[in-house]
Amino acid sequence: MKQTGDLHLMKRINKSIVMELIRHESPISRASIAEKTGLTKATVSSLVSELIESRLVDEIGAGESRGGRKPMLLLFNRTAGYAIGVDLGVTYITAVMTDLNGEIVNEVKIQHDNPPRDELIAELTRCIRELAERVPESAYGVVGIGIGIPGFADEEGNVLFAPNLGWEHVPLQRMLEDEFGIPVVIDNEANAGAVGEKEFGAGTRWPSLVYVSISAGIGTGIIIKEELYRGMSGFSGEIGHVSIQHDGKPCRCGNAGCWELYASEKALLDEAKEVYGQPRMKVDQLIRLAEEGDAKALALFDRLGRYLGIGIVNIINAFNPPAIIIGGRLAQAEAWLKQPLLEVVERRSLPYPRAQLEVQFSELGVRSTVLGACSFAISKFFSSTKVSVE
Amino acid sequence: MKQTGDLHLMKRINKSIVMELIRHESPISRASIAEKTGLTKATVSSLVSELIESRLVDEIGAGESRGGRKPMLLLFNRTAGYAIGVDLGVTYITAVMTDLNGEIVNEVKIQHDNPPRDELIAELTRCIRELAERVPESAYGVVGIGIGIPGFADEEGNVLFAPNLGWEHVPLQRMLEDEFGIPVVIDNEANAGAVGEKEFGAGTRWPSLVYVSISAGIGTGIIIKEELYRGMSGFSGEIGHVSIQHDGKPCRCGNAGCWELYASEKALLDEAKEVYGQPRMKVDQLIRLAEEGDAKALALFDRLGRYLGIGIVNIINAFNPPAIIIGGRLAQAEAWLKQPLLEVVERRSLPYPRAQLEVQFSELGVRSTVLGACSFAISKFFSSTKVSVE
DNA sequence: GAAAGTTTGTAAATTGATTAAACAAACAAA
DNA sequence: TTTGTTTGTTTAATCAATTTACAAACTTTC
Repeated sequence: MKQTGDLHLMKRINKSIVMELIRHESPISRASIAEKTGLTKATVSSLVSELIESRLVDEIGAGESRGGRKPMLLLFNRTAGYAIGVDLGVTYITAVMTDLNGEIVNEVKIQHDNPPRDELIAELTRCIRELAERVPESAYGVVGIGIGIPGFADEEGNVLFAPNLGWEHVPLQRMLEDEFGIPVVIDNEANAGAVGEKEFGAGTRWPSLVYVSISAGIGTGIIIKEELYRGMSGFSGEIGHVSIQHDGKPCRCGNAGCWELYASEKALLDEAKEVYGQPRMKVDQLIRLAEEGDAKALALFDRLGRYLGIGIVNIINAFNPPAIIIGGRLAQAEAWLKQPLLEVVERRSLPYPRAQLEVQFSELGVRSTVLGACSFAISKFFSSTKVSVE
Repeated sequence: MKQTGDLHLMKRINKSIVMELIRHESPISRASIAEKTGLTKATVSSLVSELIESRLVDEIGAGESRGGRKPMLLLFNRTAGYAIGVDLGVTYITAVMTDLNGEIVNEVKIQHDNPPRDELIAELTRCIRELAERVPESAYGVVGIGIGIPGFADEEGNVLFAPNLGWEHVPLQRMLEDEFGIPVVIDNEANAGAVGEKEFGAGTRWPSLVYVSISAGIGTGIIIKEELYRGMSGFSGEIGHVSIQHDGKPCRCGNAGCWELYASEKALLDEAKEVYGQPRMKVDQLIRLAEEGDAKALALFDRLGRYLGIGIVNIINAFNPPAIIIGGRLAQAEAWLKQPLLEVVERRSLPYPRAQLEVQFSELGVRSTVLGACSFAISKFFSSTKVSVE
């Protein structure tokens, strides 16, 4: 049944509102909080003193007077605790520790060759432990762990299906919570990337956005009104498998003409093999060639940009998001992709949705997933107090 | 700023929870409400007596004892007020009056030939007035008016753009509220249809669904977690203009190979013109031919069903909804469309999203939009008390 | 530089909706 | 007839917010 209203809930609501305001607009005075929230000064005073007592907020001295008594400024204590975020890739593990504002304080990276499940989990655990052992002295220590995985997870943090790891039904959240004794959140890498860009990167300006991650395949994370959209049972959309050519190349997914057959790293490298007649080219190599002005490479990126544009037009027409953020490994080819991509978007998308739309490339680069994972952990930490009412 | 918590909010939350429970599970006793909500019996008693006073709830006598005192059963008073819903079509207006449960008590239909704006609004006003004048004696009378329009509206009920009516920037909500003095809600016809099927039709079982309306073109309404998804600035998705063939037929929207070029009434009739060599065939005529076993007609519907399937696979892969409801005028050809459609879905969609998905045809037929419009009005009436907390 | 007016933040009294506890009424089962 | 259960109300206690009042600190104005 729904949450009912009582005094306890009321206080949680207000405390959460005050906390959010201090987190995002500090330094700020009690009077200013009262004005912005509509709460009385007395209530704000009382809630703030509890937040100070719980070490999440500090007083940092007086600010400028506006014609009366000087305000006492409050600051969010971003070092009251730390979060660990992990990008669990198919060939690598990246793990970072951030403060409660998402500022990185430590980082661990390893390569792996996709060993058996338990070995990989052991590697993962080692990475996390290494960071956890170096956590700075603080009120709450490590407040939680977030993991971005190349696959699907359900709400209980079970990895349902991660084809490129060869995993199916792995209760990763439970395993890690047993190991470390702190809250763990598991989600898809594109979802994590979307949250990363939304919180700390190119997407902070919009309440809703679609993040498109272009690496080996195409992944997407959709944020609607500040909240990650998850499809039924934890599977969010797989826009990479939307067909842009219904009678096109068959895809292993069962469909034909899937977008990611035309606009992914794999598509690019397959094309490159044809064009250059060399078997194993890499993206870095193509970027270097493009930098040198190599016509073939430039043509390849131009073509890729156009195909990206075609799928992005579909996203625009279907979702009408205020912003689209392009990330993933191929986002580093922004210089050559952006122009053809925008040209296709300009020409083909519906005028009304397009009017206020912005297409941006990732600001966090390879770190969007890890930082999103940290954000999961931080959000969970604050969600104990966070409640929303509309 | 966000809503803050105070005693008034607390009461609104609880009253709304109790009201919702009585609306959807009546007859129900106070004790049972207390048990299901977690509120104390005292609180429930107090709230219920206020609801009874406001005429929204009635006591209807004692129920069966479960080994003690007999419970007094409470009933939602669905005739405490009435809602008016309108389907404003390009060639017709359908308006209905329902009780607060969405049961139709009166209906008005007229045809029109798309006259100038002010004349059509006058027609619309006449339809509404005709219903409003016949409202049964009740506590609240007409509680609101909902309108489904063939175009886009913003949150303030301005019709931003309705190409087939030739309207742009019409403040319809304000005009009607000035005229009738009660709350008015304006939204897209597909959004209304989605809500109609969700509340009263084929979609009651799911918290989220995608409604696909196939008439002249293709419209869609997306409901996520009991809530209608609207894109930025009131434009929701136009999935009809997702391309299924990036190098296909050019569409007037600027894109190429749009789904609705292959899978709409217009597409069907264009094909029919080719096949039969007759210029102006109608859908009803084709359905009659199909009923008679006409091979050409059967082939046309089969082809249409497959193209519908292709777009629906895209919806499944992109949104992963638990249910897809197919409505609009062509939904009446379910008998011939369903088979080829499901066959394509079965063959082409990703196994994971598909696993628990259901594809259903409309239960309300031509009435999904009007009933959805009524639901808008009813929801607005109850939203004065309705608050959700998570 | 004194008076007047502002702004900040705290303190005390009041309000009001919920909970907890007690209870009366109505009923079934032993 | 007794016992125990269920329903719904009454009463007192609780507690977080509001209202009101006020002290402290500061700027502006004359």
